[in-house]
Amino acid sequence: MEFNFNKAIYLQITDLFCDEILVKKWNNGDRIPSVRELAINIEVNPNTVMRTYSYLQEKGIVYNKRGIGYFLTDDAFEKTLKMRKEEFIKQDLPVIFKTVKLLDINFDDLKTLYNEFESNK
Amino acid sequence: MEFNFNKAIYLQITDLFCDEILVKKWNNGDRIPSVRELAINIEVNPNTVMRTYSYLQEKGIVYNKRGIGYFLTDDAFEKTLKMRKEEFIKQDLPVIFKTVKLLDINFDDLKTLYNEFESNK
Amino acid sequence: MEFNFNKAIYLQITDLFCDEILVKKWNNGDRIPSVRELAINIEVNPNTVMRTYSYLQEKGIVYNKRGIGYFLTDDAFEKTLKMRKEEFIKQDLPVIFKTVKLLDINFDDLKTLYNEFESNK
Amino acid sequence: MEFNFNKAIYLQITDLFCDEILVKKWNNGDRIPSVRELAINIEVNPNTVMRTYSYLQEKGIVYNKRGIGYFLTDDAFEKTLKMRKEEFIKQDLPVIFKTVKLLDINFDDLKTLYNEFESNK
DNA sequence: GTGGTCTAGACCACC
DNA sequence: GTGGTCTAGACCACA
Repeated sequence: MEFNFNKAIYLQITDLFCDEILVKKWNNGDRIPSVRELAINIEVNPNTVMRTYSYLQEKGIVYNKRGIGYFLTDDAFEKTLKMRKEEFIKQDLPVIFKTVKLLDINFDDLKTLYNEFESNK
Repeated sequence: MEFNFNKAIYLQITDLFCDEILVKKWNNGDRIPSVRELAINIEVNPNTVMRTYSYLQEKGIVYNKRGIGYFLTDDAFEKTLKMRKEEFIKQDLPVIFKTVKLLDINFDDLKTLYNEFESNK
Repeated sequence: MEFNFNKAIYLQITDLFCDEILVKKWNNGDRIPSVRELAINIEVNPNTVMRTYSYLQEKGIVYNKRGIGYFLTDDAFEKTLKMRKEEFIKQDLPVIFKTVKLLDINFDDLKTLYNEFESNK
Repeated sequence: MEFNFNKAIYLQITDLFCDEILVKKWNNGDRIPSVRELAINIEVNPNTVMRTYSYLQEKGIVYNKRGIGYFLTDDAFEKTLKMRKEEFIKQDLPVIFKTVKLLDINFDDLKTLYNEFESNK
């Protein structure tokens, strides 16, 4: 049996960073922290941050200017939203729906619970 | 920053075992594997399985007969369902709803996705 | 025939600790000895003390702050008193009453003996 | 700290045997089991039973006829009752009363509980 | 430093 | 065989 379900750290950092984009902590075109700066802040190896930024660069969410730093692209927010939405729908939702069925929860109940959640916020 | 989100092993075993109850692998009143047996099967220390069984005993899902073994109670299924439902609603749903809002997903879209999920199964 | 009536050590520690609460050695809200500290003092394994504290936590008599220590809850005294009273009435009293009958002791005699006990103290 | 509260085995046997006298399993003058017989029955060393019988002999509750066996004396019941009563009053009652006070139980409550106990029997 | 968990291995009582 | 308890010692996260 396997008991280590940790995601790779660079992917965990990616998730956190994307969250920050979605809540507008960073906006399209913004300069974002340098690899070294972020690495110190969150106490990980700079190489790990590098992998995060490279990954986001592949996705067209960040780009870099040699010798200057990393920046969000002009459609970083939209791309992040799309990427995360796809991940959520393809990876998370099936698990959630499976659980909902296993627990014999009616979909209408979910609607009720969602409304409660909304009103508490 | 913290990157280790592993649940305690005995709680992971608890979760897996509850799943098995919910999918009727074990039924109310069944004798379940002995502490040692399960420990060998899933390659953990007997003490760890013991903690799982003790935890489930507190919850009224299993009981034991000294020198004989552990058994599911007569309402193990119902109690498991109730326990898991509460956990899901209190712990998982808020995170899910938060994500749904963050990703700007309309609740009605979820309904559509749920129906797709249902028909594929 | 069985001649070993020893209670589990962690339950004996529980009893002694509850006594200390009842005689106000520890008061509601007090920080109590750390797991290791108590383990060294009474010369048992830290795991054994851990079981005692976990047991008391289930009963709502203690709680803990991670990395800080264990504390009595705000109604620790009341809960301890209630718990011990129930145990005494359900477990000890029947044995006592049975003995009293076996020894043909009149209940009114007990009252006299109780008064003697009171005045000697 | 000391965690072994076991009474000496021969005294435990003494207690059990006295109980049997008080419930009239053995009556004054009866021949009681031989040392060897009782030792086999309750699975202890014959020497241990021997200590029990010697102890009871000192108390005038049993006597032996050389080559024949052990017998209850003619006032074994009365002596047993007296002995146990004294033990109960001097050893057990103070502990009981102390607990009763510690648990803040009113003596009148005891009377009520005793009546309940009586009616259930 | 604190608590929390886990392993390895032991001994016990019960069946 | 079963569960129940205990020890010794380890590693982790948190503060």
